[in-house]
Amino acid sequence: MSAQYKSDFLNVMQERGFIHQGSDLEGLDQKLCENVQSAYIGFDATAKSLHVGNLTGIMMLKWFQETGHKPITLMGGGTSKIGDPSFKDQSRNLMTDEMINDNLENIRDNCFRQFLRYGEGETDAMMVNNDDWLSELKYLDFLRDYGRYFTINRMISFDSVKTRLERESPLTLLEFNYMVMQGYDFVELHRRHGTILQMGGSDQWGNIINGVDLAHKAAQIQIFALTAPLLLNSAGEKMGKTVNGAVWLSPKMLSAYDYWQYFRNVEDALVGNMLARFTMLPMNEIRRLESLQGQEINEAKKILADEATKLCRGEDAAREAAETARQTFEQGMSAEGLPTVEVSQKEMSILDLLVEANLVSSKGEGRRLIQGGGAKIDDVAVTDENMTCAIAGTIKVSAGKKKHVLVKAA
RNA sequence: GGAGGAGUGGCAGAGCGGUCAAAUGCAUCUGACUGUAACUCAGACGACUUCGGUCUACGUUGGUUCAAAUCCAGCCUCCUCCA
Repeated sequence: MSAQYKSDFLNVMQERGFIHQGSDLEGLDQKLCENVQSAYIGFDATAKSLHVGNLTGIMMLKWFQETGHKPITLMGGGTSKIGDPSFKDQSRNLMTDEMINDNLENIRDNCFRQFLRYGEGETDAMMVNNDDWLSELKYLDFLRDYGRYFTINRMISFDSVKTRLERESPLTLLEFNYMVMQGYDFVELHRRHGTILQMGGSDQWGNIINGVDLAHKAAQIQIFALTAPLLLNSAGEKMGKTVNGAVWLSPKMLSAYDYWQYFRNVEDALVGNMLARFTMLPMNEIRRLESLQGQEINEAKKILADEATKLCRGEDAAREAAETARQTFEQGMSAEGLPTVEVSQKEMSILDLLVEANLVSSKGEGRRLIQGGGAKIDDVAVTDENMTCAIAGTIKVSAGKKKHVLVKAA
């Protein structure tokens, strides 16, 4: 592919499928060639960890740093107190400062550090919290200085708001302010750090462009927006769940094995896309892997899982996860690297066991699982839902073909 | 302020006195087929259960009835029309 842009960064973004929409890409291209720039992406602080849904943004920042610029991770400590109304039907629960700060630390140490180099250098990453400026805003001053640039007419035309209104679900003034705050973040980051670019998923376009407009109107400065297409599965849904739930980046929240499995299990059609997005492999290699046919594409999936796990969890963890998967699926053994769960009793009913191992959420579900033939102990199907299991040493318990855990008595 | 209408399971959407734990679709889970894929097909899909049942659920609080998601009244929220 011939270089469409002058800057390395935009060429990488283009080549790897990160570009969905941008405001004045030529202007941005120019700026990126002139000198070191900073760009930011906003992240939510409502959980202890980010998840694969945030990975696209993190990779954009990583490439931004790789191509010689300064990435900024903006934590929405302040906006978390409000809650993003986008496309949600329900208002979120508000969070306390304490919870938010705890989350911020966990996210920085367990999610960002693996991908970005932080420090004081010119192209070192920086983490900021919008609570630092948002919490100090004076309501009247803010309304007067910035509120005048937002018209309700336009704000209710955004899809994020429209959805809520159309669904007749209440949208509070508090939440309605989210987009205003987010726009203001951009202006503030430009003021403090000279940041010229905000990136995000395509669902954030409206919010981002708000900041661009606000900066233009309120401070007569030109800044830029760049969004990446959302990664959707064949059913047109957002990606990001394992067989067991959300795919957390933090090792504290999800084992490397499960993380690896998530990538191993993607559907064929997405392999190429995901390789480009979530690994650092060169594009000619990716194109080769992507063109594999039939069963061979499983090799591409393994490489995807290896590379993605390496980035997030390190080489050792990736190797172990791959080995555990190989033993479990290719040899049908009970591999030692599977996630281990401790249960309270040495002897318990199969139903209690399944529930305690978190393989099912209720005994009724456990019963159904057994009736459907999906429950296995050491690879032997359980047929009697009233059976009692003696847990001597470690046993492998499976729910369905893909969920396996090792269980031992505490 | 006045007149109508609506609020049902994760979502969408039936039901409008008993046979309703509530049709159907989507989502989800399991099984079969495969390649730890997609598609397709089959089954399941509130909780607990000694598998006989028991309990909790149809905005909310009361009421009528042997019996209410279904009828009545108050309250809450939303929609439409009029002022």
